[in-house]
Amino acid sequence: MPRAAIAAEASDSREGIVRAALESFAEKGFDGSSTRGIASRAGVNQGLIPYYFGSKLRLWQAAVDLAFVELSEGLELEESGIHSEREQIGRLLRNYVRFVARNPEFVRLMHEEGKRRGPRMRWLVDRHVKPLYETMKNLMQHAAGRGTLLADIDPVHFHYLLAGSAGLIFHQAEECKRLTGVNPFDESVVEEHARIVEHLFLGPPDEDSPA
Amino acid sequence: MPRAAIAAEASDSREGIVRAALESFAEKGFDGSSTRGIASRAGVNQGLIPYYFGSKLRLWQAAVDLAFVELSEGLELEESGIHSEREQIGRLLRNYVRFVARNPEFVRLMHEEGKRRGPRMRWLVDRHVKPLYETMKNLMQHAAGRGTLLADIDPVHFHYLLAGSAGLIFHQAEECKRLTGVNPFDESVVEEHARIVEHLFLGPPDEDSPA
DNA sequence: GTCTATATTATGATAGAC
DNA sequence: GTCTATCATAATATAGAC
Repeated sequence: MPRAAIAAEASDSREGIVRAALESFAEKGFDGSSTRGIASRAGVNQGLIPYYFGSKLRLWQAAVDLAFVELSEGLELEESGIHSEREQIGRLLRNYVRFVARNPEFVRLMHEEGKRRGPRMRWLVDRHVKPLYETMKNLMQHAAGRGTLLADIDPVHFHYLLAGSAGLIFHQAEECKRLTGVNPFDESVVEEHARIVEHLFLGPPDEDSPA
Repeated sequence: MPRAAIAAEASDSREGIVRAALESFAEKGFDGSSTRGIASRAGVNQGLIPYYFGSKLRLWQAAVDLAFVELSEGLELEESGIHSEREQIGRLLRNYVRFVARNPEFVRLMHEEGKRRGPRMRWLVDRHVKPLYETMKNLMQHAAGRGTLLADIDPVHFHYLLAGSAGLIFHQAEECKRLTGVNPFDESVVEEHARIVEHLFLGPPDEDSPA
């Protein structure tokens, strides 16, 4: 077997573990996840996890890194000066809702770890959330003074209002199904949620803007 | 020692355990909490937990029951026909924000268990969340046709929008402190958050209404 | 690189003294 | 009613064969 193929297989195992870990940590939390369960989900042996990652904590870090790679890929915005600023920010909000609908594990990871002090929360905030928050703040400043509601909200409040209102229905998707019979991942529900979130923060869309 | 005193002490131990459990489950989740840790937080022996509750699961149920008692006490609304409907609903929204700010463990429990299928989620939804949801739906219907944004939102979306936007900043309070330096439990922050949530869902307050 | 086997620790529940 | 002691299990991490 050529070396490239060996490397590829090794890489497959490692990446499979990280992906399985991301799913498991999001679903069952850090404490609720076992390295045995993750290994079995990835179709490999439990001993491979300490071999590749050294510890459960470092596996968790690798999983979070993957989640944020997915975020930056998923939020990729089309460059376009042809729309109004209102419409551009509206698109960003709608795209964020769509992203969390497609990637509920992202929201679940964030909520899981943001709620308590500890090394995981500190690592997550310093490495990933702070840059995200700064980007969002800049966007708000840039949009300020336009009279949109957005401009009137302090960034701290806005950050958590947006994260909460956009994400909770997908975070609690299983509960939502049992409580209301509605599957929040249905495309029509996602689009309606995106529309409402946009409307909530920005008011009604421009009348002359393309749908 | 008179029997009443004995009963009172017994009751104290039991209630102390439930309260410690509520804190621990909210903070560290079901899997992250150990009965030893809960017992030690309550100042009693670990063996008392199976004695009183039979199992960790039934202790968790008792803790959730306590959280919902606190909710119904905390949301107690002053009866008043002297305010407009807009102002009454506004007060309800503000009071809900204040409640979750004072009782972040309530939000943490709900988010913790609403995210995955399983016996705890089913029990929580059927016993506690469904009645709450129905009450909220009735309130919305009653308020419909007034031209407020509230009236235009489907109850499913509204439920999770409100829960998310009102609660996440307190759910993630520790993260918020590290991320922004702001303590969301500061009274001025709570009041500002309440104001924004009200404004978001109901628009600006009546001009002739008392503050 | 991947597996099996195991050391160590922590957990939930139980038994029994007081 | 509360405690101490313990059992049985499951978890992470390690050692070593292949």
